[in-house]
Amino acid sequence: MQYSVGVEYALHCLVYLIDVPSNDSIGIKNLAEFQGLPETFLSKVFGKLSKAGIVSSVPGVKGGYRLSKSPEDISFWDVIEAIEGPNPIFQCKNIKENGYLYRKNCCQAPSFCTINLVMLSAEEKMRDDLRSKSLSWLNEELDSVLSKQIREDTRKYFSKSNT
Amino acid sequence: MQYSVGVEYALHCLVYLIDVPSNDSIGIKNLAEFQGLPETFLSKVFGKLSKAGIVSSVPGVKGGYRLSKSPEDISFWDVIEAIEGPNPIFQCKNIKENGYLYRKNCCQAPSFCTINLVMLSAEEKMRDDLRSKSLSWLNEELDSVLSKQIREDTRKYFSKSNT
DNA sequence: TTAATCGGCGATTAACTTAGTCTTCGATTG
DNA sequence: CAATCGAAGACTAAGTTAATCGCCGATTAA
Repeated sequence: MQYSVGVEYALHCLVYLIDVPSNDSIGIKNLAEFQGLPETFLSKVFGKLSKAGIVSSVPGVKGGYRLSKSPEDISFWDVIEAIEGPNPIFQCKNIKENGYLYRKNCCQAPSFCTINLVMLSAEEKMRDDLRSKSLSWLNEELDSVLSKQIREDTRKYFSKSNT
Repeated sequence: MQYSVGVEYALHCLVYLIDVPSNDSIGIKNLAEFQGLPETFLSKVFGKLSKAGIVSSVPGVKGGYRLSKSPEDISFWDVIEAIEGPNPIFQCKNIKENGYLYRKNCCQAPSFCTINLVMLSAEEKMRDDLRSKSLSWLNEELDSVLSKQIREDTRKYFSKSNT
C-alpha cells in the first residue's frame, strides 16, 4: 500500500518549472536527464499533470512543459490527485452484503458502512494537510534548506540547456 | 494505491469479538461463514492480529480467537498497522541521488528530502485521527446506527454456534 | 487412544497493478 | 522537408494481492 513513484517524480519536476518564464518551457528530456529518471515514463506522468490543468504543453521542436497556473495555486494534493486519481485509500468492499444477516433478511443490512466512514474522514485529515502546502511554499522551503550553490546550479542547468 | 481488504476483514471481525467473555473464543470458521469471507485468508489475517497482540488464539478443538486487550485500547490504527505493516504510504525513492547534481558533486545533495517530510507529516494527521477511534467507540457507534434486531441476531449467532 | 477439529505456517497460484518500454502519430521549428 | 518535441496506445516484465492447498502440532470428545 503506497503512492506510486509518479507522484514523487512529478513533485520534484514541478519545482524546476516554477522559475520558468511563461513564454518558455522545459522539455521532458531535460527534466528526466537532470534527475536520472526514465524519460518515457516521465512523459506519461506529465500527460496526467497536463490533463489535470497543472501544466500546459508546448508541442514541436523546442517544446516542453510549463506551469499552467501560479505555484501558489498548486497544492501537494492537486498533484497527488492528478497522478493517483480520485479513489480513496480505503475502499469499502461492503462485505456486510455477503454475510449471514444479509442473506437471511436482505433489507435489514445498512447500505453504508461505519468503518468506511471512519476511514474516509481520517483520509480527509491527511488531504487537508496536503492541500495546505503549495508548490511555492515548497520552493521557499527548499531555499532555506538547500545550499545556494545547488539551487544556482539547478537554475543554470535548465536555463542553458533550453536556449 | 489502497489498503488491503485484510484491514476491512479484521475490523469487521474484531467487533464481533468484543462481547466474547474472556474464557471463551470464536473460531475463524464462524467468523468467516457469518460474513461470507474466505476462511483460509481470514486465518492469515488473524495470524497478523495475533502477532500484534490484538487477539490471542486458543488452539485445538473448540479453539478460536478472543481479544487480548480491552476494546478501548485497540484503535483503528493498531489494526491497520498490524495488517499493513509499519511502512508509510509515501515511500521516498530519493531520486535526488540519481540526479545530475549528485553525480556532479556527491556531498552536496541533502540526504533527507523535503517532499518526503511533507508526506510523512500529512500521513501523521491521518494516523492521529485513526488512533483516536477505538474498537469500543466503534461498537457504540454501531449500536446507535444498526437496528437492535441486527445486533441481537449477531450475538445470537456467535453464542449458539460456539457452545 | 484415536479421530475430528482447531490454529500456524509455508508453498503455490491466478488475477491484478505498476513501472517502464516501444512505436506510431501529429505539431513545430529551422 | 527533416529533425525534434509531446500525445497516446499497445505492450511487457516484475511485483503485489487475494486466495488456496497441504501439512503440522495442539486440543478435545468419544
